[in-house]
Amino acid sequence: MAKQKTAIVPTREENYPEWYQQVVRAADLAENSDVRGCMVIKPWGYALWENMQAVLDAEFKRTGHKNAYFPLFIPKSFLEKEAEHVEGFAKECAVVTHHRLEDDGAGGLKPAGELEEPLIVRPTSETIIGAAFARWIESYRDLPLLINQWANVVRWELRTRLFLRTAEFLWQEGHTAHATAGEAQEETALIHDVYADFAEDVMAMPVMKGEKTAGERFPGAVQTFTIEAMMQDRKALQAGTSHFLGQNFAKAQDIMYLSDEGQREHCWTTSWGVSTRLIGGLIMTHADDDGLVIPPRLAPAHVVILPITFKAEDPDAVIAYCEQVAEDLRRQAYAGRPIVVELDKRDIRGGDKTWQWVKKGAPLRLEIGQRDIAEDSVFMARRDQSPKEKQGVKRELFINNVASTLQQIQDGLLEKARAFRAEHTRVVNAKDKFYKFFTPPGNGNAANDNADGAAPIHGGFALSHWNGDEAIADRVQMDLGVTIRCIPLEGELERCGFADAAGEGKCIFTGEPSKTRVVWAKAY
RNA sequence: CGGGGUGUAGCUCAGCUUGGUAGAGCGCUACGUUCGGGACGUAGAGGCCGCAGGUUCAAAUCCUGUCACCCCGACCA
Repeated sequence: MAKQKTAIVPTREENYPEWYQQVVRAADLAENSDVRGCMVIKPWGYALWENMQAVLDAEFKRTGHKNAYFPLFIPKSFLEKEAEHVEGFAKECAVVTHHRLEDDGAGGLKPAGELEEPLIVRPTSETIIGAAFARWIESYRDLPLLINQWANVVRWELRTRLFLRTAEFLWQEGHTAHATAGEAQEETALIHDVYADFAEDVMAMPVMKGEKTAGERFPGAVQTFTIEAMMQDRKALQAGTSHFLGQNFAKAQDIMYLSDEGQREHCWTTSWGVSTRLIGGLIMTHADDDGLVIPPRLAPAHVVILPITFKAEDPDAVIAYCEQVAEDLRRQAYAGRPIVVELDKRDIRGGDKTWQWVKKGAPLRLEIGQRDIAEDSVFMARRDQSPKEKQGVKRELFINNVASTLQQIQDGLLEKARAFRAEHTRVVNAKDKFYKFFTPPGNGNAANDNADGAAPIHGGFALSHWNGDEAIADRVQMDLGVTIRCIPLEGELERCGFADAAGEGKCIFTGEPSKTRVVWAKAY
């Protein structure tokens, strides 16, 4: 039997990394720019980010945070203050050394006006925001200080992939200062929950909440909390992090307050962020071999109307009918947002037009021609169903039910992603089984390897006991390229549907006692 | 920073070994036939063959240098 034609070539199974790139291109989300490692985010992709921002920003404000903005440039000396932090970021910093260009006498320009102190393009803003905090905070009455900024940051990555890892990316970074360790830890947990809820309720991307091991922690943090999602190649994506920084940065930068007992005390700080990487996660969670699939809560357009005017007796009447449907839909709301309708009147072939919207992942498509007008109906296709499954629906019924239809799609996507994660998550109780789980059958027999050498899809999440020894984790990383994605929070395994993995046990590498299983996977 | 590779039309690439002055497919424009599952035909537009030297009557092709990018490692939201 001939292979079914797909809109994206190659398919996920044939070559996953290439499939990812093709989806980004076909959905018109972004493209590589003239600057190495940097991307141009196109309107359809940027709209996704704007919708993410809108929901998250509201959450941050609801939980008491205020937005502010800090400089793109950081004095080199600032970055040198926190030892681990320097170590963590020094290798990937862009450095500004000059402030002027001069004619080089050969038709070009050369840098001139060397700066006395080089400036670092922020890879993250702990240091420069900390310096502001040190000025702003005087008394315990100034605390807690809860600040967020929406910004771009630069990390000079050597291997980049659109959205997942780019040299410049957009993100939000929250920075807070508190009087006690407890309050700072509560803040860290609060944001961890905000991120997890956002991922699941809005992105329909199931995540596991946990703490990073010492080896995977943010440079300079005391504790790092993460949400980890499983992509369709079964690798893990760190989708958001919330850091408890203890007093490390406060001590390095003199962020101090006068307590109600008149004592000068160091603050306890936190930082947390999510980035445009979430868009990569969205793609790899939901997209299929026909392109992107956007969860309705983030869709730049909920409904796309495709008028069928060729050969219509009265094309204007078809357009008028479509416009009326669009207007009626816009009076409906879904998840606090008016329904966004795109009426695509472009003069291109119907098939092309349809497939463009399939590839872009619009949740609902309506084909409307004179047949539908005669029946006072619309011809509906859902992106979460096969492109074949179109159905006629009475116009009024569709309009009145549009919000519940969208919610159905939203719920279905989350359900499907959960089932996928469940299918590829294993409770593993022995070292040999653990190694087998993460070793592609291709080592010897090529059953699961791709002929062209593309990364094979194998493994998944392994839930296994571990004694806490970093040397063992290093060994596993050396052998298999597998790392501990997180130590699940208490109750998290149960919440994610892995109740049988909960509880104490014995380390599968040493036999020593272990309090909880940890999540092992290959990571992005 | 190690090891490979590639620079030719908007995109993907052929041509280079054996020098003779630019090609294909897709995309784009126009017209015609089509059109509720990704059309077809005809005619067009579009390139200092990465850059700089050299060899030659003649260079996309050979030589030297240089720059850029890609892939595999190490590092990473």
